[in-house]
Order: sequence, then structure tokens, then C-alpha cells
Amino acid sequence: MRSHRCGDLRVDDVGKEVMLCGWVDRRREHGEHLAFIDLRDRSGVIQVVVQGAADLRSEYVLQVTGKVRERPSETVNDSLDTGGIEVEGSEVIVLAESEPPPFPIDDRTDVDEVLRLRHRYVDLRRSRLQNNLQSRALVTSSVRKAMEEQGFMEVETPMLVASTPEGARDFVVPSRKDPGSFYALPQSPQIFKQLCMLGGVDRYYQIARCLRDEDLRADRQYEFMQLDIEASFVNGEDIRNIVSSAVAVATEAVTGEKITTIPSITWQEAMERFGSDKPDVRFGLELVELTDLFKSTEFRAFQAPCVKGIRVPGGAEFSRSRLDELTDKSQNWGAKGLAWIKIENSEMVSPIAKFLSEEEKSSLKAEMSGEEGDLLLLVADEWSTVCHVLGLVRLEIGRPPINEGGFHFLWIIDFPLFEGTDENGNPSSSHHPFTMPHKDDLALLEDGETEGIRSLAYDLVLNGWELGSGSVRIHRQDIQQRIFTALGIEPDEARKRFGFLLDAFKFGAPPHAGFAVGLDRLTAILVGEENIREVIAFPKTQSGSDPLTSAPLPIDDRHLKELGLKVLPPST
RNA sequence: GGUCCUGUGGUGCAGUUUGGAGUGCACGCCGCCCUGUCAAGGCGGAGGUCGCGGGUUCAAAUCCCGUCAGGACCGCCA
Repeated sequence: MRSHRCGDLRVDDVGKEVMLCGWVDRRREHGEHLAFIDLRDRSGVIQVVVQGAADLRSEYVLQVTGKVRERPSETVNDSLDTGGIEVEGSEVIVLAESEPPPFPIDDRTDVDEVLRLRHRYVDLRRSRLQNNLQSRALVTSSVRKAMEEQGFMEVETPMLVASTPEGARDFVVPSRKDPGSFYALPQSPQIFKQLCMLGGVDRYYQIARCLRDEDLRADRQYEFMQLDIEASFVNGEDIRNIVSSAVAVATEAVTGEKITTIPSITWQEAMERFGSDKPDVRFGLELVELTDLFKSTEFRAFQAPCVKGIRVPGGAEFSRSRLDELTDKSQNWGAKGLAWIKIENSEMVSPIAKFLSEEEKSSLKAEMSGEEGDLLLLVADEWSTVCHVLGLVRLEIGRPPINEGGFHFLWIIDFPLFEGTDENGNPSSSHHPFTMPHKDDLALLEDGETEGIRSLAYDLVLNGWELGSGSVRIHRQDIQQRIFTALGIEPDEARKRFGFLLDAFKFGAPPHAGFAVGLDRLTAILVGEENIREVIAFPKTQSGSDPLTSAPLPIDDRHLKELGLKVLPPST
């Protein structure tokens, strides 16, 4: 139906007879004698000149036959790639008419997102999404190539799997043949990729769809894509090098930026300095350790296991309402309060100034390198609360837009093996129960310790977003048994929950390790989008609905009955 | 489960603080004019459940309560 794409034509094509197809992007009519039509397809826009009246409207689909000609020099449009030429339309066929679109197909209008999602097929015509989807395709094709070149083999794993009690809430699929039983949709191919290693696949990868029924965020959808990787006879560093080169290839493909080495810091350091296990290192405002300084303070609020602060250069200008807002948020995030101190006219100006001794004030200023005009923000509490809250305060105050400051990849290593406790008071795995403990901490595990044990788990972080995580897996049954014991999982229970996997490990398990990279997030950051919905063709809203198809929807009773299901009335 | 923000012709906004006639701006739409525009231009016109429900008031887009939808975040996400 067409000989060329609109945006591909150049001055070299002058004189050619072409046939183009596309949408009416914009029209400029000059009465019954002359009209200019900007014809748009995926490649771009070209001006079609029509002699005589043209009864065309926005978004009509046209097939245009005509000759490419150079524009008169005074009418060249430098802001268009095709601006030096135009097509003299000799025949214009309307392939489809269009009602006026529900919103403008341009880049200037910031349209309500529900409207965009309801008419996503129209939204997709806009260059923002066209470009984003193109970049997304570039990410997947380039990482595929990178993985293949490193000797990885793509293996597909099932979408209908057994539900496991670990991790996120599962999406479930009722079994028709076995009413009352359910498949789960995979949260990740974790088990299967490890089984691939048992199966001698050696180097596995997959661009895998993962599903988790947890509340959505700007960087979270129910379903998302991962570059999933597992390799045998490698250590964690090998895996990190493999992943580093894959994301570097993707970054260069999309942005042209070369990523050479990706620095590593330990989880401990990330928490101490940035109050986060996914630090955004594009800006300062690092946390300052102040616990010792207030060791014997008279001020009750600072008599806590941990005190840290952030120095905000120039922050003395913060208004009272801004500080109150920060305090409210800090409390919402779990702190008892947020202490603020302004350094004005060489004085420590603060509601709490009177509770601090002169010595405390001067050493605080020195410790935090406080200068005239600065604001000092302090939190005192348990170590984890202090880090968590100040980490969020830091982002609230200083975080730049996602597309500023380049691409700061960072490896976070030496995660703790356990974190928190479950409802029975047993420690929980911070990554998953098959994560290999750090070899230097194996002795602690022997002693029945759980606190302070590091694991061979690692995360990849980009500009403050967790891009993915992975670990060295346990391939020895004795160590696995120790972990289950530490987690309070009895042998019977372990057999029930992970029996098939434990069985598999009896038959010659190679040492292996793996990783998974969130491709929606990677793509979003590479194209400078704050929200992964902008790099997904058909995303869901924050409440998990799809305004286009109205999913989720009830199903009829006959269908329910066939599946052996009954819907309870909404609880009140 | 929680905190905060948003909802006004088809679209994007202003108006809400301090209640007084559906008032305004830009784009789009419809009609007419226009032979070199390119976010074309000129003239004219149509288009409104101010998300929804209730309350206060002589009077509510505006104040109060509730609710729905959307968004950001905390919890949650091995």
C-alpha cells in the first residue's frame, strides 16, 4: 500500500513518485485552492500539498500518491526532519474517517491519565509513547544480544505454577479439573531457573513476565518484565559482571552513554550514609552519625540507641510550614519527631536549642560541618528507624528529577541474610531462603546467631530505583538445612513447602548464582520517565484497573460454578 | 490499612483562600473567508450535572461531612 514511510523521505528522494499512508496530523487549509496536510506515521511527519479543496479532518487515515519535490527555499521548515521537501499529492484516498480525537495528538498537552488509558490506542500515536516503546524494544533486543554473546541460552518457564508461601501475594488461577485447587502466576521464575541449573542448562536467561499482587506504585505494576539470569559454576562477582555488561549495552543502545564500571558498596554503608538500600547517589545530603555525641545528653528525645542528622546547605531559609510538613511526614514514616536547627547569625536557632548544652551545640556544628545559613535535621531512635526516616527526608529535600544527572548505577552487596521476624518470632529471609550466607559469617550461623549474618545477595540500583536483585544460591544440603533451622522451619514443613526442590538438590547440584533486572524500570529511567506506565503499552492504574477494557470484571455464575467457586458478599 | 494532592464545556487551565448570575483564557469543534502554510490566519457560532450525594446558608464551583475516580507516598513488594 505504500512505497515509503513519511519520516524517511529526504532531499535525495526529490523527483520520486511515492505512495504514503498515515494519519492527518495537522492541516492548514487556504480556501478552495490549496491545503497543506501533515501526514504522520511511526517514522515521522511529512507535508503533503493538495491543490483544491480537501475535506480532511484530524486523524483521518489517508493513502497519498504524489511526487516528492524540494520546497521553495523560503518555505523550508528546519524544525522537521522532512522540512526541506514536500509531497505534491496527486491522489488522496481516505482509508478511514475519524471523529475528533478525545485529546490532542501532540507533545505539549499533559492529558489526564485515565483519559489516555481509556483511549490508549490514540495515546500510543503520540511521539512520547512511540519513542518510549521503541526504546523499550531496544532494551530487550540489546540485552538479548548481550546475553547470547555471553553464552546464555533462553529457556521459557511456565506461567501456571504452584503457589509458594514465600514472598509476595500470588495471583491465582482456579483449576477447572480440580475444583478448589489453584495455580499461581509466577512472581518470578526463581524455582524454575534454579531447576534449569540442576538440569545442566549452565547459562540460562529469559525475558520473563512476573506477576505480584501487591499495591502499585510509580515503579510497580502487577505484571512486569525481568531479564532473568542464572548461571552455574560462577560466583557473585561473575554474575554482577555479566549483568553489568547487559545493562551497559542497553544503556548505550538507548542513550548513547557508555557505562564503564559500576561501583559497589555494602548494604551497611548504604544504610549508614544514605538511609536506604537503594541510594540515589546523584546528590549529597548524606546522613551524619551523631550517636556518640549525644551519648550522655540531658535531652530526653536524644537519649536513643541511634542519632543521625542531615545538613541542608542553605536550609535556614525553610519556612516554618515547610519544616512542620517535614516533621509530619517523618512521623508518618515512623519517627517520633524531627528535630530541626537553623544556623542563623552564628546562633543555633531551634525549638530544642534550650535543651542542648553549649558543648553539644558546638560539637554538633563541628561534626556536621554546619555553616551559616544551614539547616540541620536530626532523628533519634532505633538505628533502622533513624536510617529509614532520614533516608526518606533526604529524598524529600534533595532528590532531582529522574532524567537529571546522568545514570548512576550502583551495586549494593553484603545484604543481611535475615531481617525482622515473622508472626511466630522466627527470623525471615531478607532475600529468599536459598540465599548463600557469606562465608565469613558461616561460623555465626553455626552458633545459632541470626543477627549480623551477611549473605551473598546483591542489588543493582540506578538513580535511587532498585533495578534488580540476585544472589549466590545454596547448593549444599547441610547449609540449606541450617538455614531452615534458623528460619524455624521444621524438616517436615520444609519438605511440604519445597520438597521437590530439595529432592532435586540430591541429584548433583552445581554451585550457581543468578540475578533479575526489572526492564520496565530500566527503560523508564533511560528515557527519563518517572513512571513505568509510560514505557508500558497497556498499563493498569494504581488501583489495578484498566480503563480501556474495564478489567477486572465479575464473571457470570455459570463460569464460577464450572470452576467450583462462590463469591462472598463484600465484608462490611 | 494509613497520609497527602487532584477532579470546572471535547482538551489544558484560571476562578475556591475571603460564598453573591456558569465568569474568563488557550487549544479543539462547527460555519464562512483566505493560493505557501507549518502550533497557519481572519470573522462568526455551538458546547457546562463545576466528579457524585448530603448538609450549612437568603445564596455554594467556593464552606462542612460522606462517597467515587485518579495520582504521589508509608505499610506491603522473599
